[in-house]
Amino acid sequence: MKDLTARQKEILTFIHEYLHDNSYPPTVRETARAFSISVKGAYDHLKALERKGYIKTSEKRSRAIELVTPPESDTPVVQIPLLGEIAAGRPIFADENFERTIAVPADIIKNRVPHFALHVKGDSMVGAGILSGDIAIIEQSDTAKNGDIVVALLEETVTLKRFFIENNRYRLQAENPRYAPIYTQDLRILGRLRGIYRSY
Amino acid sequence: MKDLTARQKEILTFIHEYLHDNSYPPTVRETARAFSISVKGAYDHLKALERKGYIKTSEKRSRAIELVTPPESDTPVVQIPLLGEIAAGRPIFADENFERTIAVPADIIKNRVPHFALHVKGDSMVGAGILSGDIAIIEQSDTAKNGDIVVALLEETVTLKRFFIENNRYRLQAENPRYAPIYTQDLRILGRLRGIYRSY
DNA sequence: CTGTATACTATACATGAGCATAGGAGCCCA
DNA sequence: TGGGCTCCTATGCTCATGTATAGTATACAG
Repeated sequence: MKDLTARQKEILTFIHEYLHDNSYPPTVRETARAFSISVKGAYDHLKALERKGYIKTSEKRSRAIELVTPPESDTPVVQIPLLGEIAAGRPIFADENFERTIAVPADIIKNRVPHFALHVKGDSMVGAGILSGDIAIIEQSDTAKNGDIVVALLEETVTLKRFFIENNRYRLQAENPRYAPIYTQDLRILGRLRGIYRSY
Repeated sequence: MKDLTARQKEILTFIHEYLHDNSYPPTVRETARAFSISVKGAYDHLKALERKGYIKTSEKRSRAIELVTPPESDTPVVQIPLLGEIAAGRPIFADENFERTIAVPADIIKNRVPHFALHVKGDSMVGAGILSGDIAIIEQSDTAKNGDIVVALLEETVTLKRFFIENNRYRLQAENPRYAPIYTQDLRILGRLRGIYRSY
């Protein structure tokens, strides 16, 4: 593939960002507006990108930009299912929760142990550096050690908390002073936190 | 999510197939043509799909269909170099800092923009949910916007801080009350924070 | 010096495309 | 029986959008 000029790289980057944000490509005019240039200016850039093999366009169709992505090399990663925000009362592994799969580095996944990922919602674990919107990578397990951060099911609700066994009860401890610990005798552990992933 | 009628499922399937073939979504008219129905017929179907939460559309924009549950596909990954703990005074990109490569989801990597990863050391960014030992994924860049978290080089030291431009100086702000902001006129930005990865 | 590529502006035009109004027919539920 | 959904037609408005023509300015290779 031919080299791009600095400006052409900017345009290509814009298309990537736009696609990332909207999941459909920009129009010629939106591209022009993004760079404060004329419509024809943007149009010519798109044609240049097509000529150089970085994108494909279709005639007379709006937003008809396809990225020509270079082939990816094989990488040591594992795909695990990303379950959405867990609604209370719904079985966590139900199909309806399934969002997509995400790739995580293979080395954090213990062999042959199923893992899954969850969107974190709420600020109850900020003290442990876990923010709302983070993706938590969970090792499926029905046991945990004292102090582990676990995904626990209690009374129809799924939460991410630090787990402690006390004399005759369990304690689920948030990492945020605004949340009181939860004491219960009846809880099911769904998995242990193995990783956190956040995107800015 | 509400149940779809048989016809609505057909329409949704068509959108999936179209996206798979073209990598951009169909127009209302293309959808209508595919089913040999009127434009309004297709339009109403799309609105029904949106009402039931299966797609998202934007007003007055062509092809502005976003799938709420994207088609099941493995997320592609890219390998980026993981540089070790950065020792003061050492050039950050020197070979000796190179540890290994790590895989990160491709969608957070802007195309053709080089990225690298760093081990975070210290607790100066705990307020932003960034802990010691985390891996920071950085987009290489020598500029940043106000409020971005950046990797900056100042006087032989490399730090991760929130970046602000003030009248005649830069402010590097930790996210931890125990650290005072750093003011300087002389600093080099090495990159912008794009992701955080943590392993337990 | 000239041809070729880049990077634009300004204007224009046909048609693509979203969206609306005004219907009709069939279905299920209460 | 009637109201509310689904699924559809036909027609039309308005603005969005791809594409074209014509021109300016700059840089670079031969």
